[in-house]
Amino acid sequence: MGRSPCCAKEGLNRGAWTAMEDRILTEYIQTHGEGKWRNLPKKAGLKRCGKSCRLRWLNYLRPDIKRGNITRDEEELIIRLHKLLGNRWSLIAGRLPGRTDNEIKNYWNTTIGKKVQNQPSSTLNSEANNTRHKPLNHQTQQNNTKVVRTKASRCTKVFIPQHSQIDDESCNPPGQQFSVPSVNHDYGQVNNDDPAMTMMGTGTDHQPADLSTFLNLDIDDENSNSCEFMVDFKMDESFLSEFLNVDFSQLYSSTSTANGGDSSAHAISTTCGDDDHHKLHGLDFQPSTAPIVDSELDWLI
DNA sequence: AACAAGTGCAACCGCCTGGGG
DNA sequence: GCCCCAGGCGGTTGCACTTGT
Repeated sequence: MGRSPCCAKEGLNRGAWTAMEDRILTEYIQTHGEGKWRNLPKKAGLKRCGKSCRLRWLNYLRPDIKRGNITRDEEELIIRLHKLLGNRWSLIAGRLPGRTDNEIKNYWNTTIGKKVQNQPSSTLNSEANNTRHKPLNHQTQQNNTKVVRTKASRCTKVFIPQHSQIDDESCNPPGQQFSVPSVNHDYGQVNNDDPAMTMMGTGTDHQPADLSTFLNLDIDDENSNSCEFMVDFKMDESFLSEFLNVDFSQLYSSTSTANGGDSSAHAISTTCGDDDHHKLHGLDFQPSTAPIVDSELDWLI
C-alpha cells in the first residue's frame, strides 16, 4: 500500500526542530545554498529526512519569511485568490511575499474557513464549511463551489469552447486591453459558471464569460464553428499578477474590441492552422486542434 | 486549581510531476 | 518509451497552548 517513505526512518529525529538543528541547517544552506535536499542532512550532519529539512527551511528558517499576524489586506487577497485558485496554496503564497503556503493553508483552515462558514454563501464560497481535522476536500469543493480544483494539477493547455461570447456588439466599446505576459507555471482553472468569471467577463449573470472571452480572444468567423481548440500556453504568477490587478468591469469592455475595433488591439488571431502563429498581446502561443480527451477539463464544458 | 474542550501551527505523509539516464 | 529520483504540493496529524467550565 502506498509508496515507501522518502527516507529511512531509523535513527532520524522527528517532531519539533531544536534550536541547534535550526542553526546547523541555516548555516549549511547559507554556505552551500538550497537544493540537493536528499543529501543535505548527511552532509550537514543532521539526523533528519531531506524533506523535513526542506520543509523546515521553506516554512520557517528562510530569511525572507514574514512572521506575525496576517493583515486584513492579506486576508482579503487570500480570499480572492482562493476563490480563483482553490486550495493551491503555493500559488496563493506566491502572491503574498514572505508568507508560506503552509502558513496560508493553516490560516485558511482555521481562521478564514470559520469566517466563511459563518457567512452566507452569497458573500463567500461555502466551500469552507470544514471543521477541525476535516479540511476541504474534493467532494466539498465540488459540491459547494464551481471554480476551484483543489488537487494540484499542472496544465499547460486550455480548452476554448466554441460558445465564446465575443461577438456581442452590446459589449463593444473600445476599451483597455488585458495583457497576458509570458508565463510558465500552474494556473487556476476557471469555470464559466463561477461568479468570479462572470464578473470578469460579460458582466451579466446570464452571459457568463468563458476563458476565451476573458483572454480577449478574437476568433475568425470562418472558424467560429470549429474553434474548439487547445491553446497551448504557459502561465504563472506573472499572469496572475495581471489577472488579479485587472479591473474586471473594464475587462468587460475590453473583450468587445476583439470584433470591431482596431485590429492592432486584437488580443489573439486564431485560425486553427498548423503553422499559424498566435499572439496574445505579445505572448506567443500555438493552438492545437487536439481533441479534448482529458476528463480533467470537464469543468470547461 | 483542575480538567476538558478548543485552537493554532509545525511537521509529516503520500501522491504527482518533470528531468535525466 | 520506460524507469528512477528529487523536488514540490496539498491533505492530514500531533501536540503545545489557550480558553472555558
